Amino acid sequence: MDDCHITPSPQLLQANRRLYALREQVQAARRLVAQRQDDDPPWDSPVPEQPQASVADQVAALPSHLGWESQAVTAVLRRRLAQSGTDRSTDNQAWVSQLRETAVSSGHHSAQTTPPTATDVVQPLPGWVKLYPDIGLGMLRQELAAPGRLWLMLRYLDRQGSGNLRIDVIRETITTRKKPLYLCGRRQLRNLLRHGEGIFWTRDKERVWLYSAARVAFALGVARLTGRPVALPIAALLNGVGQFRAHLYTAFYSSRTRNSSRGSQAMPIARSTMAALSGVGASSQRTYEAQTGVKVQANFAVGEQITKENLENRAWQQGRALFEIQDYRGYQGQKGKRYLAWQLPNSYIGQHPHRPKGRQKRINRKLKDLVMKGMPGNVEGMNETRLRQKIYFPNGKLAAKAYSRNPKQELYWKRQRTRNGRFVLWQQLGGD
DNA sequence: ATGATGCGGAGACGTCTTGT
DNA sequence: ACAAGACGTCTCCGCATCAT
Repeated sequence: MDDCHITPSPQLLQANRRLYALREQVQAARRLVAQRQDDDPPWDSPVPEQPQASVADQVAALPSHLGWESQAVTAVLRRRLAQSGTDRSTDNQAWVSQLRETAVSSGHHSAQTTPPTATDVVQPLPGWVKLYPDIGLGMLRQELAAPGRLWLMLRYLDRQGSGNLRIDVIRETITTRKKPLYLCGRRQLRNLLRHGEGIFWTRDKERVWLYSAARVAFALGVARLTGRPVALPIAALLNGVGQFRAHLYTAFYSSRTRNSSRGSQAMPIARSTMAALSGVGASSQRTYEAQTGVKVQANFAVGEQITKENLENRAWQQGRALFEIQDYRGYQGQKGKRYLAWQLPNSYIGQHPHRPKGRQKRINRKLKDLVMKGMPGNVEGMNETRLRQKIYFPNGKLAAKAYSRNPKQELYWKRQRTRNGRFVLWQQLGGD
């Protein structure tokens, strides 16, 4: 413990400064690359060969401090400029981008030699693909998880965003058992390509043209992308459809999990609501949560002081499992009073890291257009999930604000954690 | 292209959980 | 003891995969 008194040598300080400078440079490079990956390219229709030099030109025009000198960015852009085939492709970006243009050889996937496991969820770049959780739930609802998995894999392979991929390259990459991105057999690939056509992509004999997030969302009956997008580990695509479904499902939890210095928290949501949103039944929900390490938090509501009337009232109104608690410590006011209490839905803390919202606003605008153009009958149904009212609030102030707007509505705000830390108590407001 | 096989999803049903 | 929601286990059925 005495180590903390040692003063670092000037050389060490110098080295440390250089390290920070380097780290800054790498982070800037990653931001640039990530920004490009986060963007959702407008692959709305079969796009013939996009003129790609313009992208390279744009980046070439960027100031050097954005990481132009960095190996990661340079590797990608050199490919783009097609000046040489001999780049060091140790980094994942480079070999993925190379994939599109050339047949895949086995020598350049060092970043992926050992496929990550489900516990690597927290790992950031490079082994992940961006997922809008509403699209994930849409895949589950429509029972299109299998072709959806292929769509995400193709988006991952197409990090440059041209939106079209050669089928022979795809086949080579994801149906070869020995390759790190093995996804399924050849026959299954044929089935999946057929199954997902018109929803996730369109194709001819040679190529697949990916649809945009907006178009896929529309095809899946998603009216609007909500919450934060998440980083889905590539391992989630590679360990079978079951694991993939688990990730699709729990990514929605991750999307609404709030991370702060005081830890992660999420508002309660009933399993029945999740079943309605995802089409996944309660028992499967639990399996998925266990598979992906979702933390489940029980919640209890504390209502008004017990009187004969309100006991009957509440039992009549809510038909919920009421029980009494005695407020020994005076949490609710005077010590020793008895209050009504009942169980609320659980909260679920997901593990997927958040990603920037990126083009989400634009995607939603496009989606709205598509919905308007689509069948009018669908519009109401599609908006239904969006209009669900907020009834859980992180603190009393926000709850009181909502309460003042609508005193009839039943609201809850977070009160405290029980002493054993396993449960959270919520204060009930309104709803009389 | 097709049949056999095994895994996983989903529903049914019974049990457990919560506080005092 | 309260009672709904959560949870655990079992079974059936459909889908994905593999061998031919």
